Amino acid sequence: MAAKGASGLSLREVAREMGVVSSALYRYFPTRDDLLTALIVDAYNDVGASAERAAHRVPPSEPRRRFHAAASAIRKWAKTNPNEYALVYGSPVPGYEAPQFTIEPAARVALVLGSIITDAWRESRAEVSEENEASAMKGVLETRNLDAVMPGVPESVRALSLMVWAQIIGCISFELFGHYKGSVRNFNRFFVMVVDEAATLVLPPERV
Amino acid sequence: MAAKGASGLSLREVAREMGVVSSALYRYFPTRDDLLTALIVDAYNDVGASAERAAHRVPPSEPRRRFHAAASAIRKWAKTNPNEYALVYGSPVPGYEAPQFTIEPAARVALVLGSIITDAWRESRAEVSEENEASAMKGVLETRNLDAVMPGVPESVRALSLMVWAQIIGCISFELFGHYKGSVRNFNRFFVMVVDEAATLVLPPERV
DNA sequence: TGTACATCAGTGAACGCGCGTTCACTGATGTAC
DNA sequence: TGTACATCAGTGAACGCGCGTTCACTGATGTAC
Repeated sequence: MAAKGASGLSLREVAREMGVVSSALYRYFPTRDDLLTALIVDAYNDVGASAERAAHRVPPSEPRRRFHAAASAIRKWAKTNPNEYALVYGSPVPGYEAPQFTIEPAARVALVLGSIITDAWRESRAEVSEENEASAMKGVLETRNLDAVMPGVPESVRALSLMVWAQIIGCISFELFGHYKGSVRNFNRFFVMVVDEAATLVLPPERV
Repeated sequence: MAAKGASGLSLREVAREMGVVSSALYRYFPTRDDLLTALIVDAYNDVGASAERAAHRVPPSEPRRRFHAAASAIRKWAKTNPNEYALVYGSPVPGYEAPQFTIEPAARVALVLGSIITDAWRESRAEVSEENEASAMKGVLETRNLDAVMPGVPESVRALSLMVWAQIIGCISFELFGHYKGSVRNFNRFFVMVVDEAATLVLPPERV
């Protein structure tokens, strides 16, 4: 399969990197867009799997460490595969509309962080005074979908989780795309700080 | 000048949108990359100016409202000019290296938020116990550059500001690029929430 | 006021290139008897 | 064990297209006398 090491988004370039003539790819993908879709799905599954492995290496009893592990894995993957990262988290490819079934693999990474948060809230004895806040958040999120993915998590925490997700990817993009040039010197430490702030926002308050 | 309404990043497409033949552009730009640079600088100045106007419409005595105004202006600009937004905040154009002098216009938008934060801290009587925390943050940021841009602001707040900057752009990108499809329903209210969290993180604690 | 000439914005044809896609093909591998 | 044929992965030439770039050109506008 045309999985590993495909960087450019041109069919001919992909073929070139595979050491194969361009028309050979038509045996596997009827069209360029299908190739693109395959690459995107592949990339999503790749980050997703990385994050999952990292998370599973830390016991659920330490949600903050888990959160850090997963986030770092995502960043590491991004830096190792900048092209696939740009493919899925950069600007959409002009003229290409991702088919419906890419949504599931796309959600996989986010779900890793979501699960860590959900598990942590389930374990915590933090009182969830959901009802009175639900009204303030009513209609902001796609509650039905999120019920399946982050069950039992307060609506406000779900919102913060979505925010934090954009924050983490935003930081990685800024680092990779050069927007932090001139302001951040040590990206490793900066990222740790960012993730720690994120964790504080979305994890239940520590029980001392 | 080739300013308004240029969406695609191909020289011929820009020419087409200007109702002009492609070779005509060579009177103004020696090369495609120079055109691109001009478009990028233009886009940066455009968002920057929008944010500045919005910020100046709110008195400095209300930093949180100012912050919201500026952030909303950025989002509004992004939604009105999705192509220029993608050009500057999406994946970098392959094979194109932005020249040094694009950094200044690029900083302009960020500087609007930075100024709001800086002004707020200057006005606030919040104790800045900078020295003891400076050690923890030492070497993380490009302190020399940030001294010029956010003078007198604690190093930790500067770090949070940079994080929050990526968070805001991250959220806008997620909205525009479709990554929030299926999780966020009301983007306006979601964005307000995000910006409010951001403001809370970077503005000095309210004096009651 | 009128002619002569320079300036300058834009035209249009042409170039070589990489792209996505097609199509007839080659040659190795697997199966049938 | 050996021949005959089907399957299948990949080749290579060709297509039409949009791209960035060049070059000689046209025709309107501005300046000089």
